[in-house]
Amino acid sequence: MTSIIKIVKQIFMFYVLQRTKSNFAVATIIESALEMCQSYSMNLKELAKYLNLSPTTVSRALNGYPEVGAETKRRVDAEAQRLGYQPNPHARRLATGRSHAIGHVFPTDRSLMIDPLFSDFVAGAAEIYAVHGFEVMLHAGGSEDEISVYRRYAQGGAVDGVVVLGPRVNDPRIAVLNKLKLPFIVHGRLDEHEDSYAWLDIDNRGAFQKATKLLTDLGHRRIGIINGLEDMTFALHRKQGYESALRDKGIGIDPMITSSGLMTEENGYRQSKRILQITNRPTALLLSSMLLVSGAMRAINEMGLHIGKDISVIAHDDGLPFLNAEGLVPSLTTTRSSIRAAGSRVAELLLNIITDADAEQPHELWSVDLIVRGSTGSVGV
Amino acid sequence: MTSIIKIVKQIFMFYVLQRTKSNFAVATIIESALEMCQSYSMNLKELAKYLNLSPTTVSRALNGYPEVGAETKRRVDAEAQRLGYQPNPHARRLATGRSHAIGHVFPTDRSLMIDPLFSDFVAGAAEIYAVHGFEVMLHAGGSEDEISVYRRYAQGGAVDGVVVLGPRVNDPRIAVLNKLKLPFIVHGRLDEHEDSYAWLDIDNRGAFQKATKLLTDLGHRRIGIINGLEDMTFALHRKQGYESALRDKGIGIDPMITSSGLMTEENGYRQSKRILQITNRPTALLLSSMLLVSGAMRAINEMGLHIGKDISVIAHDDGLPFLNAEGLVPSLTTTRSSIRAAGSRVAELLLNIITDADAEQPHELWSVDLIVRGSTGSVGV
DNA sequence: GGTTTTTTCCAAAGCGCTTTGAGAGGCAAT
DNA sequence: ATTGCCTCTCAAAGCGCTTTGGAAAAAACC
Repeated sequence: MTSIIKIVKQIFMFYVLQRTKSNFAVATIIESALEMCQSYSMNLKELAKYLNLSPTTVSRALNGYPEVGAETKRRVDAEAQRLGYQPNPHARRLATGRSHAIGHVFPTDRSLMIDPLFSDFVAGAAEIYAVHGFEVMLHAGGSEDEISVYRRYAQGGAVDGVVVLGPRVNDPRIAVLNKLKLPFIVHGRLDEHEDSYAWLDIDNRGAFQKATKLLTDLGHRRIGIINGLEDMTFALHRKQGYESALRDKGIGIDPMITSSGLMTEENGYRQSKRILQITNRPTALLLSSMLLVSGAMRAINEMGLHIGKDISVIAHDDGLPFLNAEGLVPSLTTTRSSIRAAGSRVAELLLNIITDADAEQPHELWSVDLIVRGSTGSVGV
Repeated sequence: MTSIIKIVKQIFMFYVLQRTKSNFAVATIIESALEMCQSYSMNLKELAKYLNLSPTTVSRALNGYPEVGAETKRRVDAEAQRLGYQPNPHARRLATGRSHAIGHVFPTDRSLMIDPLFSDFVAGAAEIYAVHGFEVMLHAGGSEDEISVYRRYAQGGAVDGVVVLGPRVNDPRIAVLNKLKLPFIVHGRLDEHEDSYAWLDIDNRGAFQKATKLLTDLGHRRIGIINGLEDMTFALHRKQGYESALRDKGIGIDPMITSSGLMTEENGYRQSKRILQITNRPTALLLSSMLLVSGAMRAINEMGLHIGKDISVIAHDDGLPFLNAEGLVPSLTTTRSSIRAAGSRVAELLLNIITDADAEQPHELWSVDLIVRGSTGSVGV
């Protein structure tokens, strides 16, 4: 059976390869054959035979090694192009031991909460991977936990590196990955051992400090905060920024007007409603996500308050394309940092780590812009 | 160099393998070595040598072929487990020609709009893949367009199948995939050649027909609609459902109160504002996405209207975890169908197609529940 | 007991690529 | 003429697995 296929393959290739020399009738047949069988893939050996070269030389020519003559290389490249030759990725992976793939693991352990930030982040990353000929391998929870997945990846060389998302306080993943010698980079950062791994983070502390300071400068003294889950380091850092700015002004911290939880529309609504209903209600609100904003605006509208007048609002904006802070009415004052751009940069850094094995571990801390728009006003105007 | 590594490997393996027989001191060393080198992966040959079996037999035992004795299989399984043996995925792929991976392509061509629905869908799918030992390969736009990616996938056997998302009217992808003989399934469906490919779709037409009928039954005669981009088949179908329900009641279609565009918060706001500002404004609004709802509610609130009284609202709810229709106030009447569940089912169907090469092309049309909640009321009450 | 069938295992040949180590040919220097 | 040094090319040996086509041992039949 397989031998029949082989023979057909041979015949077919013969015609295809002779295409330039054949007469019209044959050429027509060939064209339609080519059309029909565009899925056919020739391999290196066949290409080499056609070029009257050894597979070695062809392989080297295509991969740009210097040992092959300029003219030969040109010829090989041209024919490979014309015939649509694509090296078999699996064979290449096996031979080189490199997978040209990056692993991303979905954070499904958080009560089935699929974070819409994730898709934006990974989209940014994936575009970079695509440019460099890398694939992205996704994994979503299930029976295996994240760490076993890493272990499996490391063993089989299924991926050349992984991206760790949403680090938590004392996150166990970092230690494991270091042990596994699997290249990785963290989006976000832990407070401990900052130097022992690569990371890219935005300055969450600074961002919320700036935001809080803006509010205190505008005269606000009661400022509520609706934050992400507190064991996530990003949320912790934001809280620290918030608290330090308050301390700077000698303002005490009131747990009644703080909240941390899932960043959903509904939670935004509930928490802001709760916070705005207490007797001495805050005059300003800090929100950790645009998702929370939709809910908060709902609550605020419902209570008959006016954003920017009765209550000032600042939110962190990850640049999600379906939730535009500027388009809101009034337009929203935000601390803004594109999560998609972060994804791209993380990808670049990881690819660097992978190719320059002994390069330094990169650490990038992005400062976050505070963009003042219409949702913040001085108190009591 | 590599030979040194080899020797070390040999020695190491020797100790590890003898672990059960060794005395305490050695055992301790071994334990720590094991600990340190958890990333070490033995290969089939080594495992076979240790078991005094041939690689053939071990391979067969692990893959559950019948040619191997029950006792032998048990032994092999046990030792493989104990030693943490994992077959090298690339070698396996090369040998079998199957990649055990499914391709998903990100829809980035839509003006950089990363659809948050996508992550929910793929999360559902990925969980199924994980159970069956399949990986998901993601690809996001960039230099290559979607079709070239498919072509590349097909040639190298990089994936065993692909999932096509967001089909458009006259979508060219289907024809290409059929030609490439790359197994695939469409989430959604085209109107043409419905039988020539596998698909799973929700009954968008029926859903919006039901929703519109509910509104007309409640006495509404001017019903606006804010839909997705009209070249997407799902949006087209919804529009058809809407129009057919109106026709049934002899109600004309007014293009002034219909709209189609990106499903973003901002667009929801703008379009609903526009529609609600025309002189003879609708008493009900149909929305194609919960994302549009946030914007629409904003507009409605701003105009001082009350949902469920002045204006009835029905939206399609894909079950996004961060945007809960029931949690809104008033809770929202929706046509509901979990996109995540669809992802899971699509994955199952595709895996079926892949394993049973000559199974029938599955076609599943999911009916959509209309869940009546507080946002719909009879007109003029 | 001899013959056939079944069970259980193995040697060896791939899968399609990369890479090592070496050879052939050309040219300049000795 | 010999040597040395490039430049360009190749044969062959992997990478780690699966799978084909037996073969040996055990079991079943006549």
